[in-house]
Amino acid sequence: MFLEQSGNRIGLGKGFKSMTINLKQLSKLLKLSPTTVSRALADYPDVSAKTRARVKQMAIQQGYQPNPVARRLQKGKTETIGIVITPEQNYFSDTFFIDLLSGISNQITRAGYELILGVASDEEHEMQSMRRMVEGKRVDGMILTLIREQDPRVGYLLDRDFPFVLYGRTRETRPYAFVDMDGKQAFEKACTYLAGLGHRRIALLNGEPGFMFPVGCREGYESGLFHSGLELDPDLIREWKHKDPSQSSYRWTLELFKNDNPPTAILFQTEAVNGIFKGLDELNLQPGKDVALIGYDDLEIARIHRPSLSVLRPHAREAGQRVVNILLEVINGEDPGKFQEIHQVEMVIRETSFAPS
Amino acid sequence: MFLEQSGNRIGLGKGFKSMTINLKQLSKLLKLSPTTVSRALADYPDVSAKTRARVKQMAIQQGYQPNPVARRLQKGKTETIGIVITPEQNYFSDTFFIDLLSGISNQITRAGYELILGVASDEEHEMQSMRRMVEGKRVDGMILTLIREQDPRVGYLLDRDFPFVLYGRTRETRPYAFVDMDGKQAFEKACTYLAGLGHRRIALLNGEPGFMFPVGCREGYESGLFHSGLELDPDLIREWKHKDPSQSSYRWTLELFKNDNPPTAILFQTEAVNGIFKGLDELNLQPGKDVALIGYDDLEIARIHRPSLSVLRPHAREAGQRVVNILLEVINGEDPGKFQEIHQVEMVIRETSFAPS
DNA sequence: CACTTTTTCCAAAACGTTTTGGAAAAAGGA
DNA sequence: TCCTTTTTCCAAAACGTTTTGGAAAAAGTG
Repeated sequence: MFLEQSGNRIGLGKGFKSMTINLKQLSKLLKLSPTTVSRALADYPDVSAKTRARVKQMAIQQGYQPNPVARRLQKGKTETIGIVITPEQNYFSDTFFIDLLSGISNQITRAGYELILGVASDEEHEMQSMRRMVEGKRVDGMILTLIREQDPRVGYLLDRDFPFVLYGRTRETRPYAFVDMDGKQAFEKACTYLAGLGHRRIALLNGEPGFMFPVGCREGYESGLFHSGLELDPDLIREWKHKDPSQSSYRWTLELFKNDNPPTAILFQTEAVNGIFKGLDELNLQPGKDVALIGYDDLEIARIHRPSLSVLRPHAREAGQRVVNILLEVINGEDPGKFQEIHQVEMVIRETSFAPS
Repeated sequence: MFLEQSGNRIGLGKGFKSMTINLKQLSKLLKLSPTTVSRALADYPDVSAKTRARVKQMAIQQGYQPNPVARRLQKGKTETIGIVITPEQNYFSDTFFIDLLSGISNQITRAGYELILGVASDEEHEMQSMRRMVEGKRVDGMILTLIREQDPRVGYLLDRDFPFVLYGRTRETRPYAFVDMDGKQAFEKACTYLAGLGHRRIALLNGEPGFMFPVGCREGYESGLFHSGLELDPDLIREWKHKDPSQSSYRWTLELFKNDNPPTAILFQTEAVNGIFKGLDELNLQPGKDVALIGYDDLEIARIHRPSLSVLRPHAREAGQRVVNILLEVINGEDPGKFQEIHQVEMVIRETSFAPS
C-alpha cells in the first residue's frame, strides 16, 4: 500500500538495496500526476504555492532525487564534462594540477554536472580518448590543458563546433574560449625584479618547445631584460624536457655555468627545480647566495627547501572555476570568442632572490 | 531523402554540428526495424548472418554509435564508476597515484564504462561527494583509495549493498573486495635485507596513524627484525604527517639521531624523502654511506637523486586494472568476498642500501 | 502434401524523466 | 447570471535505446 508495484521491480536483488523512489511512485503518493510533481519541483509558475510546498516536502521526506540518466535522455544533454590528462607530462606533480582539478571539479558539481576523466599515455591516445567522449556523445563539453603551439585537439573541436575551453592558449586564428595565466607578465615581473636587485646576467631555463606556455615565459623574459636595459644573450637560454624535468634541467644547469660569463640568476618552472639544485650543488654554488632563483609554480618543495624558493604563484583553483563557468556558458550557446581571460600571477619573494654584492 | 526528418530536429543549431545518426535513422536506411538493427549489432543469434553483416557495414559507414544515455536508461545501469580523490593527502605526488589512475581509467574505458571524478578537500567532503554519486544514482560502483583503519565509507557502502572495491584494506569484519599491496611483506623483505647487510639499528619512519597502510608496514618491519634476531626499539619508530610529509619527516629525522645509539638505516615511504635528505644533510650524514635508506614507492626523485634511492616498488598500474576488473564483477552480482587480492611488491636495490663497515 | 520445427524478423513496451498542448476549475468582469 | 480570463492541473508524446513476446517465412519431416 505504501510502495505499490507500479511496474517497478522492487527488491530485485543483484546487490544494491535500492530504497530509491521514482517520480511515478512519488506522484502516486501525493495523488498528483507526474507532470505536476515534476513541474512543482522545478518551480514552474503553473503549480500553486500550496501544492508546490506539499510536493517539495514529500520529495524531501522520501529522499526523492530525479534519475539523472532519464533526465539527460529527455533533455538531450549529458550534463557531463570531459578532461583528458597525461601522466608523461609531469604537470601532475604536486599541488598545481590538483588545485586546478579541484577548482574544476567543485564548480562542475555545483552545476549538477559530472566530470569524466580520461588518462592517456601519449598524444595519440589523448586524441583518441577525446574523440571517444565527443563522438560517443558522452560529454557536452571538453576542458583542455597542457596546450601545444599547434594543437590538433583545438582544430578538431572547432571543426565540429563542439564546446570546449582551454586552460592555456594555442596558435589558432578562429576565436575560441580560454583561461590562461599571464606567463609573460609573470616572467617580465620576475626578470625586472631581479634586474632591479642588480643582476646583469639572468638566465632562463624554459619549458619544452612545442608547448605554448614557454612562449609567453620567453616573451616576458625578453621584455623584462629590455625594460631593464639588459642585453639578450642566447647562451643564457636553455630548454628542459617535460618527460624528464630533473635530468634535463640538471644537464642544462651544468652547461649554463660552463659559460665564460655565467649568470647570477635563473628563471625557470619550479618543476625543474630538483635538477637545478643538484646542478648548483655539484658546482658548489649556493642558491640565494651565489645564484638567485625564481620558479614558476608554488610547489611544496619551494616552501620546504632551505633556502626557500621565491616563486611566481598562479591561482590554479580560481582558474579552474573560471574554466568551468565559461564552458557552461559556451555549452549554453554563448559565443566562445567572448571568453578569453588572462589571469595575473602573484610573485612570492622568499630566500632565493637576493641582491648580488 | 537521405536523412529524412523522422522526428529528429537536424541542424538545430546551438553549436555542435551533430552529424550523428541514431538507431531509427540507421534502420530506415537499411529498411529494417530498429529491433533487428539493434540485435544485429549486439550479435544476437536470431538475425541472419547476411543481414548482420549488412547492418554492421552500414553502421560503420554511417559512423553509428548507440547513444550511451539512452542505453543506460534502458539497461538500468549508469555504466559509470566513481572515485573521489583528496588533494591534502599527497598521494597525488609524482608517479604513484597517476599510475594507479591510469590503470583504472584504461580498464574502465575498455569495458565501455566511464570514470567520474570527485575532488574533495577533506574527509567530510569526501563522504559527501561519494554520497552524491551513490544516492544520486550516478555510478554503478565506487573505487576507494587511501583507506583508514576505521573507514566510514566502507560501512556506508556495505550497509546499502552498493558495489565497491578498495585499493587497500580496513578493519571491517563483513566481507568486501579489495586489492592491496603487501606492505607487510615488502617491509619485512627490506628490513631483512638491511639486517643481512649487517645493520643492527634499523629505524622506521612510518606513515600517519589512522590510515591502514602503515599498520602493515610496521608489522613487516617488526617481523623483519624478529627474523633477523634484532630487538625492537620503540625509539627507532616515528610517524610523519600526510598533510606535510617533508616538514614532519625532517623533524623526526633530526630527533631520531639525538638518540644515544642512533640507527644506521631507515625504512620509510618515499613521499617523506625530502625531509629525510634535508635532516641528514643538516646532521652531516651521507645517505648510502653513513645511513642506509629504503623507501616505499619508486618516485622520480628516487631515480634522480645522487646517491639514488633503493626502493620498494608497487605495481600501481596493474593494481588499478585489477581493481576495475573486480569491481565490474561485483557490479555483475558476484560475491565481493571472493575478491581479496594482495599483490607482491618489488624491491629495487640502488645506491642508498649499503653494508655498514 | 500437411504438419512441425527452425529461422528470421518486428511491433510494442519499457526505462524515468521533461515538455507540449490542452482541459477543468476557479476567479474576475459585466 | 453569463462570459472571459486566469489559475491549476494532467494525458500523451518524446528522448534513443533494449527486451519481450510473438508472427511470418523458410526449412525440415513423414
